[in-house]
Amino acid sequence: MNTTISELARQDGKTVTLQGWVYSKRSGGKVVFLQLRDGTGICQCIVEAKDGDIFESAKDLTQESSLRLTGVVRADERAPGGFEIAATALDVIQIADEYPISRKAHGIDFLMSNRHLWLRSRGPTIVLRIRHTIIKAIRDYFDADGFTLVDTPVLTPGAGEDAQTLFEVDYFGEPVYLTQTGQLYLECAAMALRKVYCFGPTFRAEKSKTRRHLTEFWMVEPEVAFAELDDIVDLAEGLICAIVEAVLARHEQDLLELGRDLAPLRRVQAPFDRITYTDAAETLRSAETRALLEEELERDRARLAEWEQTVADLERQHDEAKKAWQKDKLDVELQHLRQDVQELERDLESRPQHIELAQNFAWGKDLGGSDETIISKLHAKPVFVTDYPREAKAFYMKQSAESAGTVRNMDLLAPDGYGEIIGGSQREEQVDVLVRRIQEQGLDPADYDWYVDLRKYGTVPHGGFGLGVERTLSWICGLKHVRETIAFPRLMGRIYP
RNA sequence: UCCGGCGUAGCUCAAUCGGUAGAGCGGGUGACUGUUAAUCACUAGGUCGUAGGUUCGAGUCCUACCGCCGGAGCCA
Repeated sequence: MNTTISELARQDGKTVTLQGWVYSKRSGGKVVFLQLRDGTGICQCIVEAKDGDIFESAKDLTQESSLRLTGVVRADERAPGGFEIAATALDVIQIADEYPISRKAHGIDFLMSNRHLWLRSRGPTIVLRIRHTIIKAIRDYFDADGFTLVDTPVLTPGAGEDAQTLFEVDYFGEPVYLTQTGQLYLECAAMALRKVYCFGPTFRAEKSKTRRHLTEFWMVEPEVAFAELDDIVDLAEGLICAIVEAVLARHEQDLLELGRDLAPLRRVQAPFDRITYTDAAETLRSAETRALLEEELERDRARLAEWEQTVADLERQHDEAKKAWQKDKLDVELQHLRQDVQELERDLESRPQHIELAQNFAWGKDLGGSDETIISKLHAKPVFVTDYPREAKAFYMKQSAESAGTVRNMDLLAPDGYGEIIGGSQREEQVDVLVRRIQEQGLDPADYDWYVDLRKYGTVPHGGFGLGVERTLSWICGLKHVRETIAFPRLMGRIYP
C-alpha cells in the first residue's frame, strides 16, 4: 500500500510502500541505513544483508537517488523520528549523479546558484510550508470578512511616479511597466464591490542590495469603501494577529527547528500600540530614549564580550581536537559565531551614530531605517505609526482635517529591525484637493483622469493598505534575509535559476 | 550610485617572510551487524576570478577589470 512519511505513525506493524529520494546513506558491512525523503518528512529505512539483491542495490544508492521502497513499519527509539522501515522490496527509479549539496556548510552564493536543488533541504522546505500557511491565513481572513478578490493588472501604463524604480516592458512598441501596486485599480473595484483585495506579484527596480529587498515580491492589498484611517488600522491589526495565530497553530515545531524564539510571537495580540509620526519624532529626540538606547548599548557590549569569550573557548577546543572532522565541525561553528560577532561589532559601531541621528531628528523627514529600528525596540509588539508629513508621502493620501501638513496614513513596523511590513492610508476623496496634490507633485493630471473620476461619481471616504508577504515571513521565521522566503527569489544582479 | 569585505579542488576552507599548492567533506575502491554529519584504509581530483606589471622566483606584492557578499540611500 502506498503511503507517505507523514502518515507512518498510523501504520505501525504494516507493510507499506514509500516513494521518495535518498536524503543520506550510512552503510555497515551487513546493513544499510537510508534516510528517505518523500516531500512529507524524513524516515530511516534499513536494508540488511539477508535481504539479498535489494541489499546490493541499496549499497549503490547515491544522495537524491529516486526510488520506491516497500517494508514493514516498526517503532524503534534508535530511529530519528521514532519509526523506521525494514525494507522487503526496493525499486530504484534512478541512481542520481553526484549531488552538489552536501549536508555540510555551503556559502550563500553557491546555494543561491543551486536554488533549484537547495529547495529540497530541510530549512527551505519548512519556510515554504510556512509561506503557504501565511498566504492561506491571509485569504481566509479577508474571505471570512466579506471581501472579494479582484485581480489587478501586472502591465501598467507609464504614469510618472518615480520611473527609476519601474521595470520597463515593450508593449507592441510602446513602453509599459510592471506593476508596483494594484491600489489605484483596487480603489475602482472598491466603489463597485465595497470590500476588495488583490494578491499578486509586485516589481521594484530599486537598486537595493539589503536583507529586506527583492525586485519581485508578493503583496496583498485590501481596499475598503466607507472606511477611515482607524478602520484600516483595525483591519491590519486583525490580519497580523490572524497570520501569527495560524502559523503558531501549525508550525511550532518548524519554527523551533529554524531557531525562532516563540515567546515574542505569542505576544503578538491586539491591541498594538498606535503612535503618530509627531509622537515618534518626539520620542526619538527625547532624553529618556537616549538613556534607554545607551543602556542597551552597554548590555550589548557585554554580550559581545561574552561571545568573544565563547570564540576563544571554541578555538581552544579546536586546537585540542584530535579528529579532523571534529576540527572541521568546530570550524563551522566558529565561522558562524565569528560572523555573528562581526555583525554585532559593526552594529555597535554604528549605534552611537544612530542615537545622534534620532536625537537630531527633524520633523518633516521620513523615518530612516535606524529610526524605525529604534521605534520598534521601544515596543514589545508590532507598532503602528500614523499621520506622516504630507511632503514625505504619496499624492493620494488624505490630508488631515485637524492639523495641516500631515496625511492620514499608517505604517506597521515589525519588531527586531525587520522594518515596515505594512504601509497604507485613507485616500483623498475630494476631487479638488486630489487634483491639486497631483499637480504639486509634478505629475500629469491627464494620466490620472480615470482615477480622478472616482471622486466625481459618488465619492466616499475609503482606504486600504499593502502587506509584504516576504518581509512578514522573514520576521515570523526569524530569517536573516528575505531571499529565503520565496522559492525562486529575484534580486538585483541575480535572475538564475 | 556610494562605502567596506571576499574570490585557492565539486563544496567549506588552510598555505608563516615572496621559495615544491594542502586538509576535511563529497566522489571512487575495499573493510565493518544498528548507523545518527558513522568509522577505518587506499585513491582520483587544481587555468590559485581575469588581464597586465614588479621579481631569479608571485596563491602571496602593485594596477585595472569581472563576480559575489554586507551596508547606505530608497522601499513592502
